[in-house]
Amino acid sequence: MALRYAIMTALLEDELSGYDLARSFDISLGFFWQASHQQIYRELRNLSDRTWVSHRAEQQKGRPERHLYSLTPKGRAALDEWVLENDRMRLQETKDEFYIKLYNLSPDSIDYLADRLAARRSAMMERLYLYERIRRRHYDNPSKLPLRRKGVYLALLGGIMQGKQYLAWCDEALAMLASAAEELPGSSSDADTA
Amino acid sequence: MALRYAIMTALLEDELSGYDLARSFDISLGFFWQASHQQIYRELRNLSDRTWVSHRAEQQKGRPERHLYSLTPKGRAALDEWVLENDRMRLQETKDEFYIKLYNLSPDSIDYLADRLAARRSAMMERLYLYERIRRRHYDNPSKLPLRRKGVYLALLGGIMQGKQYLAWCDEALAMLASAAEELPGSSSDADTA
DNA sequence: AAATGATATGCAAAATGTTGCATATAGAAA
DNA sequence: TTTCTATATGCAACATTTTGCATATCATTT
Repeated sequence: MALRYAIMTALLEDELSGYDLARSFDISLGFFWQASHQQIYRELRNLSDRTWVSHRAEQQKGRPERHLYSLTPKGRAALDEWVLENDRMRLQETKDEFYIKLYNLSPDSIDYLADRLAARRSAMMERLYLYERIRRRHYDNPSKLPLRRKGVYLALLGGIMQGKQYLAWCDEALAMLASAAEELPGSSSDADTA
Repeated sequence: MALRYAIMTALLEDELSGYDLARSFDISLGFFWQASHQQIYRELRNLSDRTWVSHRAEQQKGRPERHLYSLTPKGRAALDEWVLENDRMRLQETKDEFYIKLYNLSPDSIDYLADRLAARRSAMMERLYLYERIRRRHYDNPSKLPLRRKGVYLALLGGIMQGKQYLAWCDEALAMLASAAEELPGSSSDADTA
């Protein structure tokens, strides 16, 4: 269900195409909800059928038409209702295979896992840069924002805080993995004892 | 795919029933991977078909039989292989509807959202107590743990750090929502001006 | 005595999400 | 000139997850 409302939320202020929506899921919305373009196009058709969104075609030279979607009053009402609906409260459902792999830490896997963890660390770092940039540019003085933008800011803040915490965890984990690898019998990286 | 390996990981040290597995997903494993009992039973059948787990029935008076599952050498090998497999690196996929609802912050929704946020805060607090208890009891001196337990510890630490960060975010968000609600025209909670 | 909650397992349908493919053009880079 | 990237949309098959139901017993609570 939530994808449907995420799309409508993205349409609150702008008229967007499926492609635009996919982009916007890549950036701002995508921190809390991910969706592929296939899912988005399918859901847009669904929303059109319900008349919760309307669309108009925009001709373009050469390229396929752009279908621009916007929220109808009916869709807007459905969104407003959903916001106030019973909250299922799934507490921070972090579904990440990596933790399962960590449960399987062994001499065979330690180097691989440390490597993958380092990759995650730098990917998160990059994402954080993006979010901090957005924060500085658009949310510099949060207390002065209009109400709805305050909500968006809080979501962004959630992403930023979570990202920073993740970096801190990566650092602790990498340090622990490094020292554990050193203590391993037959560790081939004892170059300093030569 | 990951559920399959999560189950096998849970079976690494103990022989467990479907019910036990569902319990263990509720607690330790469930911080990073959630699964309902229906999913677990289905996956256990699947794993049996592949002969990656074996099972034996345990009679009980009155109650239905308990089917106890354990990892076969073949399953163990498949798990080991999976751990070293190409990592898809889905960076912390936080799928939480609540953030979408926050994007829809309005005078109509602010009280409801503040209430739901407070509920999340206390649920997370409770979960944190549980994890801190486990940490103190079983992972008091992480550097002395055997290698595999270090991995489990790191996952637990990830959960704890994430939980603490979430609490901090909740506090910031609640404060902001409270001050925004006060500034609302027609705020009926101006009891102090009577 | 009846209701609830924990133990213990499972089917079926619906909703959601992923993966692979397919089409088409413009502009930039190699 | 070919290849790559971005724009722009979509189908079909498959995998996964969720929701609702169903069964059965024991122990505790109302």
